[in-house]
Amino acid sequence: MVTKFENKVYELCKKVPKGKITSYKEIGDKIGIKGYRAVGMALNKNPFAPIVPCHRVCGSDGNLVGFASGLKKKAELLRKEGIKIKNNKIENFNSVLYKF
DNA sequence: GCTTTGACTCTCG
DNA sequence: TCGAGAGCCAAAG
Repeated sequence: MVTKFENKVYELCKKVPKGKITSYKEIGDKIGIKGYRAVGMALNKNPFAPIVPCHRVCGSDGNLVGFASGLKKKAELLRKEGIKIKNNKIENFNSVLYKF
């Protein structure tokens, strides 16, 4: 069972195009909540593992925060998408950041 | 049903 | 610039 809150998070995640990323802050702000932690929780469950690109969601400063499979894996995936990662952080964060 | 915890972010010293 | 504290939200115990 997926709550409406989680569904919103997943829908927004799917909106992020390939080669772009978003932040928990953007999602939370779009949904209309200030508890960005809840957003991370929804992604941590991620019942739609391959469908929802949860690895395209990073911190507000473009730094890689928490990932169920490990930050290293996350960095690899992002690098594959064409996003530059430097020391667990997005290099051109401002350029790849997708705003809703 | 209240308390604890967590993939967060902001502010202050 | 860095570390600590506070605020917010939802799920799990």
